[in-house]
Amino acid sequence: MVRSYNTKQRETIVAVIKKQAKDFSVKELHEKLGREIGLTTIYRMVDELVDEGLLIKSMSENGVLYQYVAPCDKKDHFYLKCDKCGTMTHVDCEQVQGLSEHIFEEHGFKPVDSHVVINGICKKCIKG
Amino acid sequence: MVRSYNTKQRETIVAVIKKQAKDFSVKELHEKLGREIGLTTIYRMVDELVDEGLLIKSMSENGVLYQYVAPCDKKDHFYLKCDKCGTMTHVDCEQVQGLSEHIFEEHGFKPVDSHVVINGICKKCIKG
DNA sequence: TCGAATATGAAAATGATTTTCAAATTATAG
DNA sequence: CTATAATTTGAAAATCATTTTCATATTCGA
Repeated sequence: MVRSYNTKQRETIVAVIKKQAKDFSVKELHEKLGREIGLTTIYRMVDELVDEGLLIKSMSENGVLYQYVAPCDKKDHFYLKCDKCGTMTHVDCEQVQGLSEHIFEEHGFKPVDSHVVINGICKKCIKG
Repeated sequence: MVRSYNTKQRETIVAVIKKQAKDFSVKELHEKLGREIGLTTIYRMVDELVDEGLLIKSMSENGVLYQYVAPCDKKDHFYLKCDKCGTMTHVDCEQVQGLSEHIFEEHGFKPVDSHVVINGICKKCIKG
């Protein structure tokens, strides 16, 4: 379950996703890599990277998408994910920050992984 | 796209989902109905019911699931959905209620449909 | 009651993901 | 440095949920 050594494939993939601002599908990643790396490997790799916390996986009408998230030491992570353009922005604001704790304290419900993704339509996409 | 008349199949399905407390997959619904109604029809029906707001569709590691939600006149709908047992509870609380508006006012982000589902683990499942 | 429009459902098609397994790669012991 | 064992890769096949197709059945309105 845990990788014992690094490979060229893994390094290539990690390098690429770190430069990727928006979310992407396995197919898109495969194509961006020029189909040099086997599809099966890519499927395995994104799973691995989700486990490691480098990628967030989201499943919606748009299919299964992955989004790179830079490591961060905040306790709670709230993301606003645009269903239209796929960008995900990290929210850092008091009102939102306290929510996870509030939900746990008052409602006895533990939001998963302290990762909460709220879907909707972002500023840019609302305008045009 | 919009149904012109009711059918026995639709009535049966609607009656069943209204009694269903937890979320369910298409396959489960099909089986619960004794496989009397064609799978294709069930797929079409749940889509219809999602459009009408009677069902909420969620896509996660647990697959694609549907959850009946009773009509409600509140403006914002926040749900806490347990990834383990599948129950979804409607949250009615000040701190949470204001969130959708806050996100829109302050962050310019419009949560989808005013339906926000927060995934996690519920009270019961935390205990055991 | 008849006919047009609509809904249903079986079967086939699709497409994403997983599984299988042999070949290639890598770390490490000797 | 080389051999060996463990691990990773990837092509091909298998799987499985969902969609499409199309012929049949149902329903509404005239």
